[in-house]
Amino acid sequence: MRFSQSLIPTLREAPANAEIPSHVLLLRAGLIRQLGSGLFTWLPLGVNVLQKVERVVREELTKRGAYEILMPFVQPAELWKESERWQVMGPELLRLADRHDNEYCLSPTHEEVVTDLFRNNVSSYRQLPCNLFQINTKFRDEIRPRFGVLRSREFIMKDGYSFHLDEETFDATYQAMYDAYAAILTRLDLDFRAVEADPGLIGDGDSHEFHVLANTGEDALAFSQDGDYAANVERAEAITEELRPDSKKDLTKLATPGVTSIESLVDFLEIDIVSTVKTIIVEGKDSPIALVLRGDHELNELKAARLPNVVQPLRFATEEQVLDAVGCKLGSIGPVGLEIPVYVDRAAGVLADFYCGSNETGFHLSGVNWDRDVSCDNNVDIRRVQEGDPAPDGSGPLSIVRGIEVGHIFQLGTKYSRSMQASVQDANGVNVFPLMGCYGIGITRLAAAIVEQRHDEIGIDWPTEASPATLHVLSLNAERSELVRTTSNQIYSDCMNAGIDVLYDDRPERPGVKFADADLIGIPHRVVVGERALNEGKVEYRYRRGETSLVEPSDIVRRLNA
RNA sequence: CGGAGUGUAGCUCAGUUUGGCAGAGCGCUGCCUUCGGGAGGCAGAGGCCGCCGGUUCAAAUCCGGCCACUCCGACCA
Repeated sequence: MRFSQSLIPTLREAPANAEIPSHVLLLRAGLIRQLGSGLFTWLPLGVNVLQKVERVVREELTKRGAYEILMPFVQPAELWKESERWQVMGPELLRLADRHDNEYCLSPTHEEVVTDLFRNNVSSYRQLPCNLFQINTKFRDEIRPRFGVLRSREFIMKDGYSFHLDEETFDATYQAMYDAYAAILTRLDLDFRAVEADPGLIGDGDSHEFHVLANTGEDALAFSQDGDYAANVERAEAITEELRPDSKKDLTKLATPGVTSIESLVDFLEIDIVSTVKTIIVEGKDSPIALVLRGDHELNELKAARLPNVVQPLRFATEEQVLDAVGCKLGSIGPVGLEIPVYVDRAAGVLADFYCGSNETGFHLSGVNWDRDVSCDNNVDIRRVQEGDPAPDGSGPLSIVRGIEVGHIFQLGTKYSRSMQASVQDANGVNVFPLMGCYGIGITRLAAAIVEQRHDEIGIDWPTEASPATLHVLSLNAERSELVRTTSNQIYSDCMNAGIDVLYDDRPERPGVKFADADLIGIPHRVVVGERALNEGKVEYRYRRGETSLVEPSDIVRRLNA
């Protein structure tokens, strides 16, 4: 690729509307341009990266028995109505009509279409298991696109779907896909974690997410430093090892004028926050429902939403609903005397002599004890785990890091095969609904996640397998030197003939400009062709930011292939 | 959708408070000098000041409406 003839519009300054490193650097290094909110054009260098990432993904999947297909991006509404997702999904599903007024959607994912394909073409258990994938554009009308290509509306994803007659073959494929994802991220030289995940609304079985670790990640991951436990904090179980001590104090009502938060209660009474509980009222199917947490803990909304009779998705009660159900304002709620269902988090349930709201505005209670003063029958896990909490499998304290979710694998069970009547005949001639698995990995998101994890103050640091090129050749002042010109042209054509990807900076720019752009773009191998070294018959070779060495021009290809 | 902010040259941004010739730096074109880490000089090109309407002798600037983009929140295979 000749720099001068390609379209590589590098920028000296960061565009004003880019905030995070991957967005800034992909723009500055000339890999992408933004068209609109959540919509991006990929320029030549960017397309190279996508193709490299796709190649790694394809190789790891096909060697594990998955076959590539390509399904339509625009899909008829009928299929989505069959699975009922037309009704269930909100405005993130972009719907449109054609000239005949028929309804369609832009596909965010392809379960319906692949299941339809399967039922129309597979009818015997002899054809199972079947594992298909595609790499295709997706569209999700995100409420708020952000973080550049990390959360865009239109994006490229590899999505795969497998069909199975029994658990055994399903488990084997699930494990193979798990291994494929780990292999992909390993080849891309990324620091990543596979974690237990919440399957969301898609399925109900096992689910794992693959996260690239980065400070800008949207997800928090909990993992034990010593053991194998790793989970999304949304999913991580919070266990409590302490036992409840005996009560020592009497229940006492305290006047606490103006105290409406745990922080102000702690300050006002000069007490330990760990001796307090907070009570949160959420909407329930029959009546509001109270959730009790230790003062320093945070509610895990996914856990709370799974409690019986809690509405899904979780909604906090309004001030009016609280006044109606409890009889006080938001800052004075407590579990004692409530006539609505009360769920107590495990950690709150082991407290004795604690402080809480009195359900009377302006007053709190001290010396409160479970069983004696208020029932603690519904002891549940509803809090977010914190740094230092014990891992639920006993493997030591948890650390919490941030990650970018690049892959997600699910067990779909028979949800789609059943709702779309995609049955096959088993060996006994009985029609059965196959088990399905679903495996996604974001191509464009992965490209951004790489930059997010691998950059420094001067630019990107591409892993070899995702780099827009293997080698960056800079010819310095070629217009003044016949020798520089012919040598760099020779290196370029030698590499092309040897199948090595080269970005050849043949522009008539000053050396400083070329060096700065090379640092920014971040291709791992660099060869500088200039008069200085050519006087000794050599060119300068450097691996990323390592030491420079002088090598024979004719030796470049051999070195890169070594 | 709620809250905050920004829209002026390809990019970064002044100018808007107090209405009066459309600006700077970088980038781009040409010439000269320089020539291994974003050079210097000279001469240029480049604008629907987001859009529509209003006020005014006069609007980038004031008023009304709309749109786009960014950030915070709710949402998220």
